[in-house]
Amino acid sequence: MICGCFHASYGSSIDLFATLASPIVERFDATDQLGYRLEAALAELVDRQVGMEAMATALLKQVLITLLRRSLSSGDLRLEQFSILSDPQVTRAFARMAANPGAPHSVTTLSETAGLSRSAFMARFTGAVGCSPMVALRQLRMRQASNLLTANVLSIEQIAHAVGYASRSSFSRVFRRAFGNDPADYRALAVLSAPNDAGAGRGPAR
DNA sequence: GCATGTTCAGTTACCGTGCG
DNA sequence: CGCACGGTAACTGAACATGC
Repeated sequence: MICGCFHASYGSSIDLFATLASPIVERFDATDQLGYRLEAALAELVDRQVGMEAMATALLKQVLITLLRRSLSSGDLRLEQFSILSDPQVTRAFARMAANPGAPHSVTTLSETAGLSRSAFMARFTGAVGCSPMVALRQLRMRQASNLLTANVLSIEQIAHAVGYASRSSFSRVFRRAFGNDPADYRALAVLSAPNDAGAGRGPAR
């Protein structure tokens, strides 16, 4: 039996496992692709040769995708976040938002990306994601802002612009509503809680 | 002086809904 | 599915306050 913990994010945005309430249990035998890939990843981590991190990351991504495929093909969408993947048009629009939350997205531009009318897109998106497109976009922006504040490189004004707000005051107000703290306070707390963790945990999926 | 927070009036456009 | 419409939440920009 192998036990492990994945942290899988899309860009600097959605944490795919954030809402996971119980462990995922998968069965596989010696001929199973999932088992083979997992064992190869573990072997890389144990050997610690040159390129270990890149190889292990690539193999673990394959494990994750295999799990996603199983979840989708079985219709057992245990992770609500994954249900969005069953709707390619919504996924396309969501991917565009997640790839660049700071872009000036609107329901109209996103519905065009999805190839749907605005009303149809609204209904499909809300059904798949559980919230309206603009609410989802705001969540993505706040998550990216959180990451940028924790990185402690840009000013709050710069971060506000980076995540899609033309005004710092609007950004601060939305951020406070989302996290319960002002951006400056949030950054101070983040820096205090992780003084030696700069640069850790980057990458599109881990 | 600089960075950041607060407030507020005006503006924008999103969202929900009803209808064809 | 597309369109129209009203209510309203969100955004903007400016002015001012606060802390270092």
